[in-house]
This record gives sequence, C-alpha cells and structure tokens, in this order.
Amino acid sequence: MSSAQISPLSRKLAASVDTHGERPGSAEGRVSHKGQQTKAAIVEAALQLATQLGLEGLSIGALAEVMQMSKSGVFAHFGAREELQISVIREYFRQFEQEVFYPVLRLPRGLPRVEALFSNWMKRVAVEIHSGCIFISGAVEFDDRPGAVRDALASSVKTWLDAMYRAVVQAKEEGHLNADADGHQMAFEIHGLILALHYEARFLNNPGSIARAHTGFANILARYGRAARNASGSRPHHPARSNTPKLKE
Amino acid sequence: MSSAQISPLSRKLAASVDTHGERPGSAEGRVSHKGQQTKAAIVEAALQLATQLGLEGLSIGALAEVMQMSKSGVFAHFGAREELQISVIREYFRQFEQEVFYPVLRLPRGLPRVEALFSNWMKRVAVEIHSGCIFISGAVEFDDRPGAVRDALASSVKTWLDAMYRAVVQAKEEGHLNADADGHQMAFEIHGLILALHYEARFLNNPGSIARAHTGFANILARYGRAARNASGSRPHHPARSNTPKLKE
DNA sequence: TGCAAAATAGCACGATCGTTCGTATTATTT
DNA sequence: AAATAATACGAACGATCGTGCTATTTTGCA
Repeated sequence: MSSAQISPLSRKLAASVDTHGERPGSAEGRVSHKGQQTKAAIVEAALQLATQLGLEGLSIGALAEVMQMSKSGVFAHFGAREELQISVIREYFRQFEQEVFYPVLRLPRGLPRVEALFSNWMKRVAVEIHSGCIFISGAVEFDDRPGAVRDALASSVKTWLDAMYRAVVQAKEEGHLNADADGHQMAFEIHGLILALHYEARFLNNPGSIARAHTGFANILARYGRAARNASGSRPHHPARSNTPKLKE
Repeated sequence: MSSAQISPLSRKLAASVDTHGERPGSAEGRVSHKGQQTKAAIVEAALQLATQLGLEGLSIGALAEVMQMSKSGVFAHFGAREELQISVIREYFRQFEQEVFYPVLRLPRGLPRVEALFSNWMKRVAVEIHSGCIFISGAVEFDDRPGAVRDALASSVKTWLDAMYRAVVQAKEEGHLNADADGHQMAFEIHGLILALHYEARFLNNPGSIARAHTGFANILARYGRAARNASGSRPHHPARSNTPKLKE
C-alpha cells in the first residue's frame, strides 16, 4: 500500500460522506440527533426508488409514502429536490465503492486487481439487471441538462472509471500487460462490455449476456495481456463463467 | 436461417410505415389529405424533441408550441401520448434504417457489409453525441415499464441488432471470419463499443472516444479472424443453399 | 421537569401534465 | 352551390409535481 495507489477514490469518498461535521459538544456522534438517522433512512429508500425509476422519476410524494411521512417532512431534510438527488448519488457511489472498489485493495497490484475490479463490477451489474443502475440511467437523464446533479453524477462516474484506468496502468507497470497497451483504450472497451450487458440483459432480456461480458473481458485480456491463456475464443458454445479461472471470488 | 438475408429489416419497415391505408377513391394518395402531412410534420418535430429530452420528456404542450398549434390539435392526431411516442420510435427506426442499414446492401456480403454497418452506425452516433439517441435513452426509460412503447422500442432495437448479427454470420459464411467465431459474441462486443462511445462522449465529454470505438472495432475484427484482405479472404465460397442471391441492389 | 430547538405535519400555491368535450374552421365531395 | 367530413381550437378537469408557509409535535439538554 504505497503512495499514490488507487487511493484517490477513497479520498473522494471521504469528502463525499460528510453529512455536516458533528457537534463538538457531544462525544463522537453518540447522540445521533435522530434527524440525521431518519435522513439516512430517507436517502436509503430514495436510492432504492431511484434505481428503479431513475433520478428523474424519483418523486418526493412517493418517497414520503414509502417512508410513511408527510411530503413536507421529507422535503425539509433536503430543501430542494436537487439536493435529494445529489444525496442519492453520493450514497450510491459510497455503496458502489464499498462493494466494488475497496475489496480489491487486499489483492496485489496489477492483473489481480484488474480482474477483481471487473468481477466485482460484473457482480453488481448482474444484480442491477433487475434493480437498475443510476450511473447508467442518470447519464441518459442528465446528459443534456447542466446543473449540480449532473456534476455530482459525472464526478462520481469519472472517479470510478479513473480508478479502473489506474488499475490497468498498474498492471502494465507490473508487467502483467503489454507495455504498449493503451490503458484508456482498455478501460473504454471494458466499460462497453458493462454497458452492453446492462442494455441487453435489462432492456432486451437477452439471456447469455453475462457470459458474453465475461468472454469479452477474457478477449480483452488476451489481446492486451502477455498472459497467453487464449482459451476464451475456443469454445463459443460454452463461454461459461467457469472460463475465468481465479477472478471468480 | 439459410435464406435469411438481411432483408427482414426491410420487411419490418414496410409493416411499420403504414399510416393507415389510403382512400380507395383517390388515385394513389395524390390528395395527401393534409391531415397526414401535418401529422408527419408533428412526428418529425416530436422526434427532434424526443432525441433531446427522451421519450418521457416529450410533452404534448412543448410539441404544440413548436408546431404553433393547440395542444388538443396535436393530441387529436394520436389519441394518446403512447401513440405519439410509438410514432416517434417508428420514425426514428425508419431514419436509422435508411441511413445505416440500406446503404450497405450495395456492398458484397461478408466483411465489407459488416465494416460498413459499423461505420455508418458510428457516423450516426457521432451526430447523436450532440442530439441524443432514443434507442439508448428509451432503453433506460422503459427497461422497467411494460407496455406498448417498450414493445415498439425493443422490437426496433432487436431488429437492428439482429441485422448486425446476420451480417456477421454472413461474413463467416463467406470465409471472412473464423469459422468458430461466435456471431452473438461479436455483435455484443460491437454493441458495447457503440454504447461506451455514446456514454463517454455525450455524458462525460471525453475526447478521443470516437477513435477508441474505431480501435475497438479493429481489435474485434483482428480477434475473430481477420481476412487479411489479400490472400485467404478472397475466396467467396458461395453456399449453394442460398437460393435468393440478389437482395435488392 | 421545563424549555429551546429541531423535526414533522398540514395546508395551499402555482405550474405542468395528459386528456375530454363542445365548437369553430377548414377541406373535400356531392 | 350546398353538404359533409376532416381538422383544429379553447377551455376546463383531475392528477401530480416541487415548494413555501405555519402549526404542532418530538427531541435533547439544562
């Protein structure tokens, strides 16, 4: 764990997690102030709603009903719908990071981390086939609409994609990938696999999409990596998940 | 599947283009009935609105303002907002097909068509970086919402993706690609490139995305058997079973 | 226990949405 | 020309949205 690792992601998190500094009088947030914890509960419910209906489809009325609160009661915690949406984005980012990014820090730098990042990402998207992903839906909803929500969303996505990119660069530095491999290109292609999986599985209900994303990743590794293991292309009929050897879990 | 050219796409079109049968009394739609042409103009304006704001963001009020008509006047042409959305989807599909699909029929089957399909697709998405793509935004908006709009959208997308797949299969049959290449896998990866381009260029404003999509496509071709375009690839090997050799030149 | 402050509820507003309906204005046919 | 159908308009309804107010309740600390 030396120096400038993939750590900037965590720094961003630390900055995004602040729900206002705690009161200096009370010992380490023991009081919990109730307001903050109901706000956290609201954000949690809002995230669940937003993953299904999108950040635009998220309405305070529906959220209040879920929370069994009045609209104004929910609203008072945020002061504006935009603030609610931004809170949801931050919460989503926090969970994403916790689930996908942090676990790989235990692995050695290089290819193991790249494989684990992709594997964790895939696992998450596999769930989101049924629930939805606000990094994807949000991008569509806000790609034309400037504002704070778009900024928060783009910032989160860029942070994550950059973490993926840096993991690839590290793999190159470790000699796990060809020296002339283009990290941005590789990250782009990996991103495409995830997006295609989300699109074809969630919208088109195409079975086999998960296996295809895995196979695509193996293809990318075979192309950019010196780890020969070209097995991916040999069995088009059974490109099953068992094809990926140790990144399983 | 042997006789299956790329033609089913056009058949689908023919079925989608019917704006009710023309009156038998008038000779070959010369009269144009004015209603139909304003409806066409409305759909055109609606398509432009929908590409920017999405099919959900498309409102009859805004559309009426653009058309300088009353809301009810616009509404009367469709009877329901869903019908308007479906009309927009059909129009978008028509244009997409006209621009991306049909031109490649002049090229010889196999790799040339695959490359041209991708090239045309890229050209269109490059424009849509600034205007938007309802095949992508619509997928996000309706992936959880069953109904006629979703059906129309999914049907159009599937028709196009299937055309892409069949072009790849033809390239295999022509010997331009490895015989063991998985057509679905290849189409999946190509789709991912387009989606990543749209995401990273339109939402993240990442420069260089277009070049990366092109590079990714070259990588895919290299993996699934490049026809090296000089030696082995130039052996047509026409499968005798395809009894419909000429497809709409 | 009492009291200030925080949290929540209740209510209403303006705006926008899709939609309906009756009527006026065209366009086409007889 | 009159007769008739096709189009378009205008007003209004009911619903939902985010948001701003003012009470009222609840909470946390002296």
